[in-house]
Amino acid sequence: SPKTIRYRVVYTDHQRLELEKEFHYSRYITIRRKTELAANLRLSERQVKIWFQNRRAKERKLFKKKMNQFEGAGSVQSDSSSASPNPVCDSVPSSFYQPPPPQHAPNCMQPNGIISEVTVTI
DNA sequence: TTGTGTTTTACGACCTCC
DNA sequence: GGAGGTCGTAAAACACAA
Repeated sequence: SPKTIRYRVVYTDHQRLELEKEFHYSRYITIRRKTELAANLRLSERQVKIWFQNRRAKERKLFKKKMNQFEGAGSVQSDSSSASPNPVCDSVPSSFYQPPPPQHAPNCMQPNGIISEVTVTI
């Protein structure tokens, strides 16, 4: 009912922390982990999915910001030669931004890459 | 305070893959 | 077709200088 639905809720620090931990583990959550996390945090699976989408968008935004800073510094002809020759590469690990994974990754994948539940029917 | 810029949830439109 | 991806955006919540 629209009366009870607020435009958006503010997640608790605990919910944010757990979501961030999961994101740190893997930027793309599996269906299994999404289900577990949603139950643990008292969120809907949709909320968890949207949170990960927004979190990745934030990361991309930060990455673009860094790149713009780098290009801006690079375009200026060494008026500040004391700066690092490659400030972005110094501060941003190469794994900071990664392209999306193949879609519909197997749901049996754990964040650490271990396959936990594969029903092998031989 | 308050005006303003930024961040955080949430969604729609559109796309890709199976 | 459905699920989930990005992109753009709305609006609440927040931060913070003036």
